[in-house]
Amino acid sequence: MTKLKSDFLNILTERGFIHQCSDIEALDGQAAAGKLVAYVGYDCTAPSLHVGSLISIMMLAWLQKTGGKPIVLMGGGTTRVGDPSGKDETRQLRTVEEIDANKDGMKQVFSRFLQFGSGKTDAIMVDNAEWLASLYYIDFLRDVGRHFSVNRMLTMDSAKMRLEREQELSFIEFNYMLLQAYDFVELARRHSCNLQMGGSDQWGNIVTGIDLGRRMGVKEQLLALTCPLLTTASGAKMGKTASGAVWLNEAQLSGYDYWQYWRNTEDADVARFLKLFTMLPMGEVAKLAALQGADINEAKKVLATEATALIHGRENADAAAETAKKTFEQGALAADLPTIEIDRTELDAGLGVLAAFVKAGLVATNSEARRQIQGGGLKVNDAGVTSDKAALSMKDATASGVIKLSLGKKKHVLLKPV
RNA sequence: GGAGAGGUGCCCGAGUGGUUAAAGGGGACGGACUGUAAAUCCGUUGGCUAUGCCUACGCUGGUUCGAAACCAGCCCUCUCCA
Repeated sequence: MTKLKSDFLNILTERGFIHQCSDIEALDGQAAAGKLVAYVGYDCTAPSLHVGSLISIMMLAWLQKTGGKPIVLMGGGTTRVGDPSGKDETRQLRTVEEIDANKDGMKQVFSRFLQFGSGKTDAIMVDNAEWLASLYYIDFLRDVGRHFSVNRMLTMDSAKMRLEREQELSFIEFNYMLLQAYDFVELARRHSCNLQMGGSDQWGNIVTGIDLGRRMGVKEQLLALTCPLLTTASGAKMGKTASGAVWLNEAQLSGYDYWQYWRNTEDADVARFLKLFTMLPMGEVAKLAALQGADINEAKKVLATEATALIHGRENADAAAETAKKTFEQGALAADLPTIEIDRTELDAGLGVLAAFVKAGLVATNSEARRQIQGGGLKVNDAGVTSDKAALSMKDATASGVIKLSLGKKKHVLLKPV
C-alpha cells in the first residue's frame, strides 16, 4: 500500500479502526481534498446506544476533526423492517411509536461527539423514514428493485447464513438490503454523501449500496469503509456487564458505572481500547501501553477517565475516578456512590438486612440475598453479614449519616435515612 | 391441505408415571488467588412471613393415590409432500 496522505486515514489506520475499504486510494484522495461526506446508519432498536456503536461514532468524530462532514443516519424507516445481518433469528418487529421514542433517546449522545450545524464540516442528522416511509411499492420496484439480482442477494452472508441453517428469512427482512442500499443513493443525491462507514458485518449492505449508486446514475464514486467488530481479548462480545448492556445514555447507565466498565478492561485490551475509545495523542497511548504488570492499572484509569469524559463530560469523569479511588484504594466512604433514600421511621422499626439489600437494588429477591450471605458476598459498612436475621437501625449510620451496603467487592450503594 | 418431528428453567439440552425445583453444559453472580484484570479453583443459580407453603416443563381439560412424562382438544415452530 502506498503512503496515505490524508490525516483522516492516517489516524484511523494507526488507531486500528480499519477493517476493509472498497478503494483506499480514492478514499485517501477525497479525504485529503476535504471532500469527504460520510454517514453511519444506526438502528433504533433500543432507547440508547451502547458501546457497540461507539467505535463508529468515534470514526465520525475523527472525520469531523480532519475536515470531513459527518452524517448521522437514524434508521427510523429501516428499523421498521429489521436487519437480518448477524442474527440467526427473526427480530421482533417494533412499533412505530417505540422506534420514535428510541430515536429521541439516541440523539443526545451524538451531540457529545459531533458539532452539529449548517457549516461545511458541521454534522447533520437525518432519518431515513423521511424518504422510505413514503415510497410507492411499484415505483420502488421499477427504480430500485430491478437493479437487484436475487441470485446474488442469496449468496450474501446475511441471507446465506439463514439458508444454510435452514432458518426462516422473511421477505420483509430480505428487503432490508434494498432499503439500506437505497439510503446510500438517497444521501448521495441529497447531501453529496460519498462514504458509508459501519461495522464489518455491514460490508455486504454497504457495497450493495455502492453498486446501486452506479446503476442509478450517481456520478460520484461511492466508497465503503468498515471497522472491525469488537470483542474482548478473551473473546467475549463487548458491552455486557453485570447489569446488562453498557449504555451510553446517563439515564440507562450512570457515569460512575460507565467509568467502572472501562476500568475493568482486560490487560490485553488496554492499548487497543486507548486508541479506539479515547482521543489521547498516540505518543501518550504508547507510553501507557508500555506499562507492565500491576502498573497497567494506571493505564486503565486513564482509559476509563478519558472514555467517560467523552460522553459524560470531564467533570463527571473526574468525579467517577475520585469516587473509585476513595472506595477502592483508600477504603473510605465516598459520598457520591449511588445513594438510595430510606424513610427514617422504617429504620427505627428495624429494617431487615434482606429487605435493605433488595431496596438498594443490589439483589433482586430476599432469597438471593440469603444466598449471597451464605457465600459471604454481602457487607454492611464493610463488615460481612453473617445472619439473614440481622437488622439495620440508625445505629448503623456512619459519621456521615449513611449506611454503606456492598455486594461483592465492586458494587456499593449508600442508604441514606431521611 | 396431507405426512412426520418438536415446544423443558436466562440460553442450549437431558429426562418419558413416584427419591424431580427437574441431570449436564453455557452464561451470570459470589468466594479464594490477584492488580477493581485475565486464567484457574470452589460455591450458588424459582419465590415466600421458610424444618413448612406456593408457583413451574406451550395452552386447556382428562386418566391416576401420584403427571414434565399417559390420553384428548387447541396454539405455535420445523421438515417433507401437494
